[in-house]
Amino acid sequence: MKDDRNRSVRLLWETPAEPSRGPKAALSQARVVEAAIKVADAEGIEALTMRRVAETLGFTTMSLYRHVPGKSELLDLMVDAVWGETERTPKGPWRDGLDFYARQLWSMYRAHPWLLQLTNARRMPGPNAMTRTDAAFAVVSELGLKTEEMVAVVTSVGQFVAGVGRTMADRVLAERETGVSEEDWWNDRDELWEHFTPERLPMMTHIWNSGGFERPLDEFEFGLARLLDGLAVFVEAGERPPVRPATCL
Amino acid sequence: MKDDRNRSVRLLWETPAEPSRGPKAALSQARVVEAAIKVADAEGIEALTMRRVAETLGFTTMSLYRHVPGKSELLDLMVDAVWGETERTPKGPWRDGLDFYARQLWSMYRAHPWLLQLTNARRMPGPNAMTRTDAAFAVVSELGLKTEEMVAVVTSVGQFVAGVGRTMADRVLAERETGVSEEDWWNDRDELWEHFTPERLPMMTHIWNSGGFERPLDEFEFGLARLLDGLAVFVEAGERPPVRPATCL
DNA sequence: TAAGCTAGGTGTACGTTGTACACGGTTCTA
DNA sequence: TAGAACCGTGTACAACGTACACCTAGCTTA
Repeated sequence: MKDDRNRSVRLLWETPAEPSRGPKAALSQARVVEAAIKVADAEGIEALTMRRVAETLGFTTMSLYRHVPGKSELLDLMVDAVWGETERTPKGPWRDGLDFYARQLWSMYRAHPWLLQLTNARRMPGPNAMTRTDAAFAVVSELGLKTEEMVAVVTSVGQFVAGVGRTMADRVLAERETGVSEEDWWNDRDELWEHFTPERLPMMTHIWNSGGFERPLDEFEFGLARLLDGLAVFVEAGERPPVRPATCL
Repeated sequence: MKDDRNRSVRLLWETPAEPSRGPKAALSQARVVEAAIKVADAEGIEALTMRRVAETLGFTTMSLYRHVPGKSELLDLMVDAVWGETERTPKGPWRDGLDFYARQLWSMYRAHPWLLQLTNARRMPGPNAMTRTDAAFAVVSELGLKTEEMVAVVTSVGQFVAGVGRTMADRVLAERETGVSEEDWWNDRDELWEHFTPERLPMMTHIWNSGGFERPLDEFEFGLARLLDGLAVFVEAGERPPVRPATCL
């Protein structure tokens, strides 16, 4: 059973038959997942321990394992549950659609920053994630792109949001974890600025002195506008420039 | 000493005076950092334990703490050591410069994928990272941008490379860790494809059937070209569109 | 109605992590 | 020559995921 490679597929894509024997379950998979999401939302992924989840539910640690095969699978379930909260991208012009998709992802990451602390490699995709992705593909389906180009376009948006989101998430989570604000943290390390001299770091001191770091542009809004502009150049071009195929891993 | 907030500043930016008393050190900070980087390169960040580093050096675990205050500071030192291996972006046209900068980051991440498994929040920046960033700022310094726009442009490139890199890194590291190739892993989970039906996931099945997933475009090359196109629209515009300031965290 | 299988929840235990702390030996300074 | 400063070692602790053995509740079958 342990080495059943398809166990996680069934876990996410199928609803198991209820057992006919045995005592009524006081706990359920849904409640475990829900509690785990709450813990992760409130305290970040490193606070998400089986002991902590069990504690918030008022059960013992090991009772969780009756409803969830292990922590890894619990994470899979948490991720897909969170995807389920997002809206599917509606049909419409490609640029509006990708903008909508990006903002959906963004709000998902803002609500659940711990998503970005997780690896995506080797994580079983669930039905909610897949239907959302499918809807995003649909908005670029009538541009006459090759299918691999459609994949590249949608992926680039997803990757962009994840990239910006990660920076945001790291900041928020560090703040909550340590109880120290970003600003206070840097102020505590005041000796750093003594090393920022015009000879060593001419541009950084110039930007610093003219306040470029203090009034940053919104990374999400700036980057999304630039990316969509760049995609527009590609999408609306008569003949599209070739892209080298993937070089290697 | 423990609550000296500037300790990590000095650790990265200053070279400590050698001690005059006591036995000759058989170990050194540089050797610890070097060994740690080797371990992380070869086995990923989760294999990077103090015990493992000490073992490869032939010392006890606790001996490391004579040369490095703790694991967190060791990571700071590792990161900046790796930045030291990259070339500074040379002066030149902005697009060539950003392309160069992106490729430098990309090769750094390819050589040391574990960089992308680390949080960047609350990590003390070292002199190597700062001089590289400074050089990147320099290539956009003569475009007549406001300084906060310069920051946004360079940051967007950095964020893009990190985003794409993370996907790459997760894949590579998972492969090395488990000894199972990406392809084998998905083949082992063959029941997943049974749930990809045209009714549920019309676009994904269509893309799948026409081979769009099997011949993916290079995410790095595709995304970089699009991003630079988008930045060109911004940079070369007579009047630049306003960007909402950062909304909040 | 009785026997027995199955599933839910508990408690204990193990190996792994970072690192605090106490200790003993080495080499310079006073 | 005494002592301070420093290097490397060994032990110990709390927190982690989870294997395993156990008891009990409740349906299914005889």
